[in-house]
This record gives sequence, C-alpha cells and structure tokens, in this order.
Amino acid sequence: MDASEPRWLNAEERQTWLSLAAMVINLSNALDTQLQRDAQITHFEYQVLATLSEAAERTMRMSELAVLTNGSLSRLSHVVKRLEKQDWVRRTPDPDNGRYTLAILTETGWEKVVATAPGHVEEVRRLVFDPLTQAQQRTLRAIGQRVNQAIDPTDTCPQ
Amino acid sequence: MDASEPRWLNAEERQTWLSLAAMVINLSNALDTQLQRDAQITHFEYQVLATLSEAAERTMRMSELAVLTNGSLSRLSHVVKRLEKQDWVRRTPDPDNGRYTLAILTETGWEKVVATAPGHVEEVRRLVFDPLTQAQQRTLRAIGQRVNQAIDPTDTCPQ
DNA sequence: GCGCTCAACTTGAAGCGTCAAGTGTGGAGG
DNA sequence: CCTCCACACTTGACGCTTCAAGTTGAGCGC
Repeated sequence: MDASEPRWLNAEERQTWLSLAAMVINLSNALDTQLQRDAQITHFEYQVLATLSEAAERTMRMSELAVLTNGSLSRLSHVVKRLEKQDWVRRTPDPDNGRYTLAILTETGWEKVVATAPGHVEEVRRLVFDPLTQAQQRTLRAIGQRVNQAIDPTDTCPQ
Repeated sequence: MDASEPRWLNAEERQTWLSLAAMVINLSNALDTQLQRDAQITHFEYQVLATLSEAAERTMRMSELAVLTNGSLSRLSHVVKRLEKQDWVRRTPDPDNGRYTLAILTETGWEKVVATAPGHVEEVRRLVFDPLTQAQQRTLRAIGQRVNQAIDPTDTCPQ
C-alpha cells in the first residue's frame, strides 16, 4: 500500500461490488435458513457431514476436513463436538500417527446426509444455477477460482 | 419440492458450486481480517459507516440503513449501539415521525470512514477487480443481480 | 534417551448475530 | 376521543465463531 491517491471504484465497479457483496450475504443467509428450517443444522455443519460422506471410508483427518470446508481447526473442533453429541460423527486418534485425529461419519450421520442433501441441492440449484445461463455458470467458476487464488495463492482448486 | 429424483449437480456444476462457496467464505473472512487489522472494525460496521457517509446529511433511518447494508434491524440496532459508544454515530427520533429513528454520522465517524476507506477499497480491488477481466466483471455484476433476484424477488438493484 | 520444538488439535472466554419478546408511536375505526 | 393494531425499533438470552492459551504426540539434536 503506497501513499498515492487511492484508486476509487468507478460507477460500474461500484455497482458490481454492491451486487457481489449483497450476493455473499444473501446466499449465506438463504442457505443457512433453508438448512435450519428443513434439517436443524447450519450450513457449515452440513458441509462437514457432506464432505465426510464423500471421503474414503467416510473418514478424514480433522486438519484435512478443515481445509476442505474452508473453516479454522478451532471452529471445526467445536462443531464436531456438537455433531458427536448427535451421534453423527465420532473421533478417534489416527492409529498411524497419534498427532492426527480422524473424524468418522456414523451410519446415523450418513442417514442425515441422505435425508438432507436433496433439499439442499434443490435450493442451490434454484438460487444459483437456474437463474444463470450456461455461459454465466462457466464464467462464475473462473471468477471463483481467480478470486480465491488472489485471496490465498496457496489455495487448492487448480485447473 | 416434489418427491421425484433430485436433480444432482454434475461434475462441472459441482466445481462451480465449490468455487463459489469457497469464494463466499474466503471473501468475507479476508475483508473482515483487513478491516480488523487496519481499523479494528468489522465489515458490517464499515458498511454502516460508509453507507451513512454517502447519505444526504450523513443521516438515514435505521430501517432504510438496514436494507442498504443487507442486515436485520436487530443486528443494526446492536451495531449502532456499539458505534454510538465510539462516538461515530448518534441516534435521534425522526422529528417528522416519532416512529422512525435517524442514525447520524458524527464528524468523528466521518473521519473514521475517510481514514479507513482507502485501505478497504484497495483490498477489494486487489481481491476482486484486479484478478478479473472487464468481461468477467460485467458478467459478475449480472450474476449478482440474478442470484439476488432469485433469493429475494422484491430486492432492489434493478436495471 | 532427554529435552526442544513444532504441529495438530482442544478448550474457555469474549464478542457478534439471531430469535423472540418487549416498548412506544402513529393512524384507523367506531 | 378511545381503542386497537401495525410498524419501527430495542432488548436480553442463547448459540456460534474467534482468539489466545493450553495439551499432547512426533521427530530431531546431542
């Protein structure tokens, strides 16, 4: 950051930024609301369950899970503690290396994902994919990749 | 929601969705981090101050401010109480209609915005505009409008 | 094999947002 | 006028996230 005159946003950029900022808030709220209403869980809890459900053996290291769900390890630890109380996940030290903790989706947890996923996917489709053209969807993917890259150059999601 | 087979996301849509979900989280975090580091305020607090700074007389009704900042009235009320303690904003009943409350940016609050805005705009530019082409920016604006429209059909931001 | 350090969590407290009740004002109906 | 109702907030409690310490396990140097 140098001391020169800041590069303010012009009218179009302003419009774009307001539009994006609103979308970020509204999307978060809408997805949390749908999941709270239909499944009594937060979006982040859903992401944890869904990510585990797609992992080999439905098992993953906490640190790996934190990266894939874009959350801090601390946040994940608190959330998994809650999910454990519901008997959807259990934790155990990694037998190969005691420093790691494995999070494992239980059968009950799997059933929760199966019950919740269709409604959630439907909502994502309704709010994001249905309103956009194919071309807009392609561009959106590229935009996400570039912005994520700018935020964290060591981020995943290449190609 | 009918009972038929859910319309799952295909591989490309999945990619797009992961990319967007990550962007939503990462952008929120990055902007909050920058503002916390450089100005000790949250992104929402900044939005409130910045929105007031552009209003006529630097004054706005609470309910109007809530809409423009995409927040609930309750959230706004809590936040403005905090901003009042810092002497950045003050509240007074609307003389024209006692049901409304006017939020007014103080001189100190104005100075806070002036001091904070350049660094914030720079960060927005770095994370969002610099990595995107002009065409992507145009598409992003359209995407935001369509998605916001899908989430809340009575939403503003037409044209 | 004894400490050192680092990495992977875990925990508790403090702060922010939401939800569900409150309060207070203005207008509408009788 | 008086009552009732709707609207614009405000408040308090509760839940979730963050932040800053802890705790524990692996390697590493000597």
